[in-house]
Amino acid sequence: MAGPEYDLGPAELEVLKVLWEEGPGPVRTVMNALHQRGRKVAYTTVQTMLTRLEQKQFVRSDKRGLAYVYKPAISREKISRSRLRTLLEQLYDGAAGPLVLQLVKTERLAPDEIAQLQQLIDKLDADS
Amino acid sequence: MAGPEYDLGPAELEVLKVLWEEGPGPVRTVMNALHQRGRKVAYTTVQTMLTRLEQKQFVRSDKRGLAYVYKPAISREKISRSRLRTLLEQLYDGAAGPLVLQLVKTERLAPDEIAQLQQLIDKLDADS
DNA sequence: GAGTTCCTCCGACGATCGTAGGAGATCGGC
DNA sequence: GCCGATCTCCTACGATCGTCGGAGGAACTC
Repeated sequence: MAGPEYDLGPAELEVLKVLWEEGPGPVRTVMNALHQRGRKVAYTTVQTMLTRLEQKQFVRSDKRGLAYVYKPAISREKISRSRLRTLLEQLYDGAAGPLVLQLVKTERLAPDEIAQLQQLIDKLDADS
Repeated sequence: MAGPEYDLGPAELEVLKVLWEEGPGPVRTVMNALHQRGRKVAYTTVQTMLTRLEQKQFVRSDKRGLAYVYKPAISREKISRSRLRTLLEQLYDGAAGPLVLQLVKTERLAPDEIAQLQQLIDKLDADS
């Protein structure tokens, strides 16, 4: 296989995102954050998610007083890269080119992003 | 929600890919193609996949003599776009820019892809 | 016309995922 | 010292997914 297998469902990912974005916290805090994002889940549901994420080594916990505090044990980048690679393999035969083209065609990029992109391309041109 | 929900598992996608790439065919043909790709699955497994894909309206079938012939009922592009969008939403806050930059930075693009990309950018520049 | 082969149809099972309730410990307030 | 809030732990359940076996029918083969 090509690299590890970061496998998690949408709901688990949502929980992980909370930890990335709001920082470490106990179950209740995570639950509140999820509620604020419109995901109305029960306390124990969040707890189950976190437990499972810990089993999969995506988060770590340590007891702080009464409750456990959970913190991410994997970076958003790692997950992103893995997911992107999967998408690339599964649907674009691993070729990034068509994907990039499609993205640039269908998604609106900000002017500064375009500029950055232009720079990158110039550099690629220069190298070849 | 933003668009329909093309939800299918990895194995289902694999089956769909066979249909896209090898064209329509009956269960056995699809199975053989899968075997050739290293996925050793039983006949009835493939059949189940195809049945489920049909329930989800991703393939259509019609009886031709003894057996049913299955053909894709959704384009690879539609699935690609949907998956890409999901990835974008879930991990890049819906912003294509960073993703494009990451791709161009980390993946090697072919010269003609770079050229195409350059053209696209020129056009974007012109429009703004 | 009996055997072999191929097909469909139906049921099933284990794993994973999203969801949650209840039991039981513990703490903080009064 | 009891009460309610809060926490953990365990269990569970329905849906989906990947996997497949067996029953039963049609067809070819001799």
